[in-house]
Amino acid sequence: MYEKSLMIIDGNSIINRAFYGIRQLNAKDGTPTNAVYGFLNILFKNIDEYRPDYLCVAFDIPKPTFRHKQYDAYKANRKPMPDDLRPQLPLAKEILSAMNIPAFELEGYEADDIIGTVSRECEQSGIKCYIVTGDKDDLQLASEHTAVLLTVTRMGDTQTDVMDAGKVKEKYNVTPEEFIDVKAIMGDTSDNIPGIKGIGEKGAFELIAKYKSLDYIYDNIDTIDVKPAMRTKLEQGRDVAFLSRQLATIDRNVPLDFNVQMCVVKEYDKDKLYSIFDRLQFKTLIKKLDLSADTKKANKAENVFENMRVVSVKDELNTVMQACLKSDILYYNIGVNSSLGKKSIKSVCINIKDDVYFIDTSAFDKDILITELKRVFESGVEKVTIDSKNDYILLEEYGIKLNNVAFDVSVGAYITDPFRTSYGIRELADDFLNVEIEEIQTVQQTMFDDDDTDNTNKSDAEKVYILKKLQEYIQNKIDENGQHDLYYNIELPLAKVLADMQIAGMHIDIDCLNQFSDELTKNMISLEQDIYDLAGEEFNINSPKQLAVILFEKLGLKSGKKTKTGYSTNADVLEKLKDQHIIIPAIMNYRQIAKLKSTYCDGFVNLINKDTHRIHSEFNQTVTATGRISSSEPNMQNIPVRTELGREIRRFFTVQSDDYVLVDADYSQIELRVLAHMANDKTMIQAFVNNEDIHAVTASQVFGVDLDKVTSKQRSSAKAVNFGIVYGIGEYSLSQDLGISVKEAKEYIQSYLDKYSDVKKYMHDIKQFAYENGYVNTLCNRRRYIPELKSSNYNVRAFGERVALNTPIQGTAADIIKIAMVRVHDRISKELEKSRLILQVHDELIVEAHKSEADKLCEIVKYEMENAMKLNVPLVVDMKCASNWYDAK
DNA sequence: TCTGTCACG
DNA sequence: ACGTACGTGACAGAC
Repeated sequence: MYEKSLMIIDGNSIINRAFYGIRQLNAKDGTPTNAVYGFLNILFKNIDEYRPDYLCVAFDIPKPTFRHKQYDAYKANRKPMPDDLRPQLPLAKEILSAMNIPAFELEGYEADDIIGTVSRECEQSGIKCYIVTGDKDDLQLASEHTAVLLTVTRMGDTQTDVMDAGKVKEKYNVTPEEFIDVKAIMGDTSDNIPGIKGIGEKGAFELIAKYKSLDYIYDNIDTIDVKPAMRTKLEQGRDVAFLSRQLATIDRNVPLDFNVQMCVVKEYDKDKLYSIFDRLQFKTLIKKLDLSADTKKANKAENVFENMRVVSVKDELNTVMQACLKSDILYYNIGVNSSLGKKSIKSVCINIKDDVYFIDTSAFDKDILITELKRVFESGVEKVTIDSKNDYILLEEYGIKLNNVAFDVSVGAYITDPFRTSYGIRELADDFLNVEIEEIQTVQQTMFDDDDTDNTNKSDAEKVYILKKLQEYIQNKIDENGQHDLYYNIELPLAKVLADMQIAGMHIDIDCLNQFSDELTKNMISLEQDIYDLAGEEFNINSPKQLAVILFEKLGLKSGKKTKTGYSTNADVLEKLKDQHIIIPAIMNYRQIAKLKSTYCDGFVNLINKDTHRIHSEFNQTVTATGRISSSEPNMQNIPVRTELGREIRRFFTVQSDDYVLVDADYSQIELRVLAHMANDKTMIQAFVNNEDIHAVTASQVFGVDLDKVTSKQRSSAKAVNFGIVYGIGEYSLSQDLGISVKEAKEYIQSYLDKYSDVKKYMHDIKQFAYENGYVNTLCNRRRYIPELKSSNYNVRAFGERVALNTPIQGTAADIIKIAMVRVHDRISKELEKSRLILQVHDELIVEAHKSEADKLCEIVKYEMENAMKLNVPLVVDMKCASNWYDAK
């Protein structure tokens, strides 16, 4: 027979968990929302999983309860609620009301007592009861009919342990009722329940597991088999124990106006819920619950669509293009068809002075279309778009050069806030302008299915209309932030540079790569066999889980670090174990080879253009929080170099013919130079001006020895300290890195900061700036907001501080190389014909140069990189030329 | 889809 | 008391 079920949530407990478990989140008006957000996620997860028939939430009332009357000090040492949490409780209640979920609270009682009473009612009515809480106190309520869904946070991850009476007994070796007596003995510091002095968790569980109850223990206090010291503690603690038991017992008969019918699960009030979620910017929840966007309809650009002209005949196209050429500025959006990875232009939508034209490319002869589009795109008319890099590449395939992009909305949004998840037009419109652009279903197109054309046109019209609004909004922000130069002199021209790099790609020697892959395979097979023999069985070496079983269970090696899900088997752990068993070096070896083969051989081969033997990595301009560029499909910025075997891969990155060379130019110590400049540290500047080995100088400073007496060990320690400073150093991590004690690490850092005293001051000042302003800037006014600094969680805040230290340094280095890229690209296009910038790896530029131009090119690259920005220290660039990347580096 | 691992600056 | 350096992207396994 179907058993009905009721779920009751411990509101305060879950909200608390969420508050401490989830990073800072704020609504637009600054209201903190992380606890509410986490609460709702846990709520929905449990509803989805258990589908209860009845549902309610219990809350504490912030007033004294009957327990305070019994014991003055009850919860006396409870810290006050953090300011960021307080406003979230009424918010949660407001949301529950919109969801038609009853919230119970009762003066003089705690949420636990309400839960106890409700669960008793359930048991008496034959209803299964689920208690959702993060508080182990409720385990005393577990029974055959009542399960406690205990929300626990493990390594920042929330999980649910389902605890019924059997599970409680299994895990703690006491029954739920006995749990109360355990707590009576051990007490509870968070509630300030005293417990018996001198007996802790372990002792309390042992006593109750053995004697079952407080009553039995004291009834037989003279005869039970415990050590004399224990008996004394028990005797002295008798009154306290019974008081504690009273405090720890949940009252299951509170005068609550309750019946299960009040809790029948009802429909949500979707309109109300939508307006709350919209206010709090809970976008994923809006989507999850499929809430309608009625309120945003008012903001929609309906009339734009009504006035849109669909262009489908030749004469009209010509007229529109004429109008474009006469306009000062136009906003456009290119619709893209994508089949088999090949992109083509599906439509072009243009907005001139709020007149919107939709050009359906399928209506035109290709040559005519290209000629017309070429006239406009190649003209000097200013153009506004979103993601210009894409447009450059797409148009190039049609032989069209895109000229005079006056504004790129994605890139603009990125420099005002580089930490957004999306820079797509829909998300920007939603967040910046509160405008919803209708979602287009991309349905399978069939011959009979053309009814999505209307929608597409409509959304295109909206996009070009919104483009203008977005540009105005973002332009304002850029001006406010003082980012005009950053935007117009660096980022906007950089989009074109990146497009050209993508188009150029890099030549790969595909045959040699495949040959190398085969060698690795052979190597792997033999290692695989060795490992199986040593392990005594076959298993999947690539599975950390299976590997952990072999190493730590079967072979009995001592396990070190743990991860969320089990024992760690990463390189650090293996390094420590490598002398313990000869299987370890074999595994380390296997890991390295497997990585090389899967990521850098086989992974690359699929991405190589079979005709040109070139690989066209994507360079992303709006991804990183610090202003760096990222690379993907494939990532060309993490090609192996640190190990000899891995480095071999670089031999296959070549030039297209003997007429070319690769020129590799990299900045020497750019981040430390930036630090020296920004901190204006005399000692460090001096070292760079004298062109000294900075790590050796640091070693001589930190260890107080003459520069020429520095040992290589001291130098490498100093190098680690230098890196640490750039990352926002912690003594623990430095000690791990160097394999020294935390105390020693601390001394190194102390000594460093004493010697480089301006760096110390800089670190202090930048943190203060960040706390006061909520963001940090690079030298070029690139900005990163650091909401973590407002967190009440120490770890989150500490992270924020490290970000405040690191971002200006990493970001300024990014600014510098970006400036160099724009200038190098510009000069190459003006002064040379056959050489192309093809790669950037954060502090390194790679150019494919025609041999006839190589000398001139090297001069250009060196000059523009070293003079990209004027600092208090020289910028130094090392250059090398060769026919492949291995030799050029 | 998430997790662990590992490649780079 | 608590957890441990900044920034990325790709792959294989597990769910």
